Amino acid sequence: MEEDDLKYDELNLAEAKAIQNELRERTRIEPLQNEITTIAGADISLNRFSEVIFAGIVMLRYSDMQPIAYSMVESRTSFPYVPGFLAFREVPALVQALEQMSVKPDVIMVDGHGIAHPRRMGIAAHFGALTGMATMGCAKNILFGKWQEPGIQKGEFSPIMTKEEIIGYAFRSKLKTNPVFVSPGNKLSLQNSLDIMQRCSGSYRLPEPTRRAHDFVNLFRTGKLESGYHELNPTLLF
DNA sequence: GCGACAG
DNA sequence: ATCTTGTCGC
Repeated sequence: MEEDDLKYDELNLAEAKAIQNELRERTRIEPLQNEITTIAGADISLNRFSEVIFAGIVMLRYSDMQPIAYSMVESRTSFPYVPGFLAFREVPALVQALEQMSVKPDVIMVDGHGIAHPRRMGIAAHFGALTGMATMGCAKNILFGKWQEPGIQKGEFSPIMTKEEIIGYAFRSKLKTNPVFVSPGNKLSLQNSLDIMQRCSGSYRLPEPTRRAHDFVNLFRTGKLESGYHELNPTLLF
């Protein structure tokens, strides 16, 4: 009855790679269709050495970056962290978190890469292919591709390149701090990912959706937030 | 063959 | 990712 959940734990890397190649056919890197009203940050949190994973999606109002809802899920993973295969460890829980949201965000910003990946299938692309949502990735470290240090001013950026194409950008989200790495995942373009990153940059290195998701999911992991879908500040809703 | 390597 | 105090720099 309740056996529709993703199960990646038993896969070996060859099988995982085959799945990435299949899912890549479902991704679309193209200009966003609709206007953005809400954006969400997606992140996970774990206790050291534990297979229990806490996943969270926090939805914010795009106009002022105020959190308006969040979805928290507690699950398990045995798939290890392997660079290039992060999605197989974290995506199942994120899918659960998304499924229980009665209102879906227009765009989801995932903590990790989009197409800036050896097979163009970073966790944001994988999540987008699976759910059909518009997604983009924002990572704190590079995984794949060549890049040059962008200018020191906030908002400056430089491309992440493969031998022949741009797959994302190193973006200076804060003065005198290391850049973050952004790339589209699904249903939005390279330019869209750059514009959205710009709009989501506040006073911290991490963009608001990702930063909020990280904060919320840690509160959840430490027992200060309940699981499930919750809306907040109903009075401030647009 | 060697080094790099999201969270 | 997570465990943690102080500390260096702006």
